[in-house]
Amino acid sequence: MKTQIAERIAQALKKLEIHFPLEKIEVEFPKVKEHGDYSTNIAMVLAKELKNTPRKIAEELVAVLSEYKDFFQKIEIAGPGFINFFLEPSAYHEALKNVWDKNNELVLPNIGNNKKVLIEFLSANPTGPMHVGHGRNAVVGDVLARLLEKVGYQVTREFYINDHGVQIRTLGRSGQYYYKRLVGDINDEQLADDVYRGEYLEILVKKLKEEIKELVGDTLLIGKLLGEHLLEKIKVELERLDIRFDRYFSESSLYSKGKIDEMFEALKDKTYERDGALWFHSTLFGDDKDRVLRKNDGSLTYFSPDIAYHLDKFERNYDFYINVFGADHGGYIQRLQAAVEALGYETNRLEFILMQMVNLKRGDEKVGMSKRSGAYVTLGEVIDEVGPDATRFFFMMRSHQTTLDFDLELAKKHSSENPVFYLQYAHARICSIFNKLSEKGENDSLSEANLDLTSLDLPEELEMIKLLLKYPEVMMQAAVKREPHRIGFYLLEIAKLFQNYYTKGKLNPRYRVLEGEKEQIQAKFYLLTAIRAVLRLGFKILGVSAPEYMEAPEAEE
RNA sequence: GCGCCCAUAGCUCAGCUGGAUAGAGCGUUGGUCUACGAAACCAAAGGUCGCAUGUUCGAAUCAUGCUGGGCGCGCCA
Repeated sequence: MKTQIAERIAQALKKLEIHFPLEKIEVEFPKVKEHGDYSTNIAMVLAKELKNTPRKIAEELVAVLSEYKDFFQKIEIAGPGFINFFLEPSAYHEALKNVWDKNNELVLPNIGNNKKVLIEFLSANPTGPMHVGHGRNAVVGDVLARLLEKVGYQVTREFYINDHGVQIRTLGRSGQYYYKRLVGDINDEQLADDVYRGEYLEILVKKLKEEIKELVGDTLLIGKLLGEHLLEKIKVELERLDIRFDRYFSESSLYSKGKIDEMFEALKDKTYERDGALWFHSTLFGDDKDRVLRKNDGSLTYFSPDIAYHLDKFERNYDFYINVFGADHGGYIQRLQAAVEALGYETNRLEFILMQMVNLKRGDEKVGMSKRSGAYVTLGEVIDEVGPDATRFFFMMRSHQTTLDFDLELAKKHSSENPVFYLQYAHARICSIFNKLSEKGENDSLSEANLDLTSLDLPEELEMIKLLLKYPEVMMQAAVKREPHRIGFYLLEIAKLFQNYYTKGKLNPRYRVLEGEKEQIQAKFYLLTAIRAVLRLGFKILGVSAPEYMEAPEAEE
């Protein structure tokens, strides 16, 4: 719709012999209804160049634009020189008919052009269960991936497994400790300091008792064994949230495939030795200080394999890369970028999304530590309590750059306070209407062949159409800015308009979908179908289910 | 001390590349069911957009400084 208006403005400018590129014409949605359906600031932009007052320019433009009589209902000049457009309902009706593609799916803008994106997210250490912070990372990463796919990118989801190095040894020692305790070789006083603690380990060790028995003494192998099992548990939890990775990239494979050596070779000129350690001269590439790659005891820092991993990523030649990191890894961005640059790749192909923290709450009460597991409440426990839909939605409803309060109480509520419920309820209501419609046997006669939408003339109906037509722009903005939370807000707006419209039907039959002339019912059905489709599209991207029916609660007295 | 993020209504937050009277939800107060699901809806009250300076036709939005909060600053991972 915006582009249609912009094109008409461009044509008008041409007639006035003013040269101005179409792409630069800004058409926007005014905040206030009185300012029209759309507006443009073009007259103000041109004022300086043409050495004329904005209002004069606007007047000339409007004179030409007024010729599009069947498109614009009214054009006004307002304020310092805004041109406000009021569109004919028929313009909206036409636009509404054109939201579908050949497969009867909503048309989506293709901004990706099949470009290849690698999105790395979550990458949780396989040393224990995931907590809520991981949950946010997983969901935002997944939604971003889904969204980018929808707007035409070729997306690969990747999980980097830290299965090599100190934490795996620590895990192994922890396993050995719990094993010995299990078979009675050790008592509580001999508890080692640097082991992972937790009920989950105790249970896992008990389960793997026989395998561990074979490995006693070799903590590395025990660690690997436990790590594999813990990774499987992570995958099971992710499956509950409908999250799957295309590839689990093993850190140890970097060693076995020689990537580490390759990395050292590639950085040869950018490193130096000092105090028996090997340093990466990262300050040459914008980092605060140089970083150690190989410690003076000969072992590698965590950073080294990470560089090798990114070398591997870039060798696989994607158009760009997105890393979704937790806020606690913020300090890592600069040095990783320095490394990428030192390896000779363009740093602007590597983007970072920094997730802020999650505070778990129950009403007004903060949920901190859980006594049982000695760890933060796990992601699994959250899913158990509020279900996968609410879990996903709540992680998504804030911009990733602000801290998130996750209220478990709210997430469970079946009322409009709970946004997930509110959205799903709106969807279920539409489905319910459609069921009634097919009971009446009218469904079959609704064809698009001679569809007449002119009866959709209520202000509420036009409002819904206007908002509906914004969905491509919402998706585009969310994708471009990497801010998928916008989708949820948009869906809530639509649901609200629909609920309002629906309720008006209680008193006024004109608002009832199932009443009126056949053409009217048909037109209303068509509109609701489009609304439902937008809701479903949004649900799909957010990974929330679209229930057609929701169980009524017990009647309360 | 340095770096990243945040600060908007009583609470939780939106606010698109700077635009015309700053928006939702919850909470508060009042109202709406013989009718497509009241699990819903409507209305009202409620704001020096943390503070200051600057950029310009125009700033919640951009820049700089300050204040307050979160995270990070290892030859840890």
